[in-house]
Amino acid sequence: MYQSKLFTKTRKEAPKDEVSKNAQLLIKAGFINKEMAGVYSFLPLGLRVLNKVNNVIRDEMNKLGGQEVFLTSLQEKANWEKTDRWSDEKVDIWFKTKLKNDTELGLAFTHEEALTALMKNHIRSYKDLPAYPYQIQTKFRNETRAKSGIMRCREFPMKDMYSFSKDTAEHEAFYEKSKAAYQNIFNRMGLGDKTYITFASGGTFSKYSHEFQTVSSAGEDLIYICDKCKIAVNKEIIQEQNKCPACSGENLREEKAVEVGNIFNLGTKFSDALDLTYLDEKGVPQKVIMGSYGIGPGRLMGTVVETLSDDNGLVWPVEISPFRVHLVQVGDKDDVKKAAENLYEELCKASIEVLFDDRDLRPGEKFADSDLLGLPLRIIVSEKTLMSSEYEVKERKTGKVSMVKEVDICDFVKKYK
RNA sequence: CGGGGCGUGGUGUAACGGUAGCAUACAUGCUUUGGGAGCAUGCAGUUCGGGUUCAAAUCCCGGCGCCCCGACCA
Repeated sequence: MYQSKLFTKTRKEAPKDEVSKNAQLLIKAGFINKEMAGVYSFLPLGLRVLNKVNNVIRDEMNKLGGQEVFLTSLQEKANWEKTDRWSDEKVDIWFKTKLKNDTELGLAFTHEEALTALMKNHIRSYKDLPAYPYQIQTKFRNETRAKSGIMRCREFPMKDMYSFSKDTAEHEAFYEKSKAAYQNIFNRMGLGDKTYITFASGGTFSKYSHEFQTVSSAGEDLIYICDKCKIAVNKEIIQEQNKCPACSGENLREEKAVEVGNIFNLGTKFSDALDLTYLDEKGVPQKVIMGSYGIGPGRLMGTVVETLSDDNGLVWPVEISPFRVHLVQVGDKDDVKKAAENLYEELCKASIEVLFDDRDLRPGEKFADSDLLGLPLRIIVSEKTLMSSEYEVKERKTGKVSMVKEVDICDFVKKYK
């Protein structure tokens, strides 16, 4: 894409009403726009990141056997009354609205009720199980206090998967598999070594739930890490569990962390309330065992910014970068322009995603913008590089510069990880 | 929801109760071109509603909005 055609603009100064690093950088770089407290729009570059995050998640969910759906945000009262989650006394984060005839509706803050009701139309027999529907969809939560930029919003994207299993054994096997899929996701985002599976309070059907917590000063949670086992315990249960659940070691290290994922055993809570059953091999009705598996793609994007960016701006891992390459033309002589344009076409033909800074600006401004946008590789085409028949390639995260022969450039870029 | 802070051009900031200024961005022209260039000209502002006062960005009351701390948070 030609940067001269990109309608978003970078700014030199961070907005005064944002303190969090993620919002400051994403707004300065023109990735997002703040609409109101806790509500952000995604602009072209930001949306490219969000879509890539979503695609990584999709990939891992599909490998797990997940099937993508897209449920509605508008919710009918009846299903929520069956689980006693409609009244504002029970759930204080509802956004509610009404039809013209005064029928009450809610804007979904989660989808257990809707999906469980929906699955009643499709699950009859043990042959229909297990099933793993998931979606990436906007959730609405009327938080008393939105905060930390895109980390805690009132309207935000969420991936929620729900598992429907025949029995506890089948459920638990899937639950364990999901942990590995989650870890893959965080690895691919560049957060693997900072993300810990964390024991948290479990609710009705199990002692624990599991969170995925990424160590970050921007985090709202306190976790206690066992370095030996690479797992952690959330502060909310540290009283009952003050040693490592795996090795029983007591040397736990306290850190602030961001909850980037959460998996839950739901047992039969929803299948009971909404009467979701199947007939087993003997024709006997059985309750479906459920689990839920959440990830906030927006929060995850914010966590990547908090964790990987530096003083000069954003730093994107290849998998979720809006483009793989930032091609920067330095100087506006005709031969430079032509060479940059040719390289742009060559990279595009090789199916490499390129942002081409073809703007007629001074080099300093282009480099500053390039650092701010944070694409993994910057290729400079200038009179200097023309003379040497090599391109200057700078790696954003390390600042390391390599000179790459013109004939090798596509290869070099494609191999970069 | 409790506590605290704050609302001035698009953005960031200044102004004792007395002429709303600076920077940046944007537009035009000339110069400049490997780390946010220079000159000139131009465009553009006091969150809203009341009140006090000869006079309000400034003081008072209220609304709306934003930020932070805490509480809350499948």
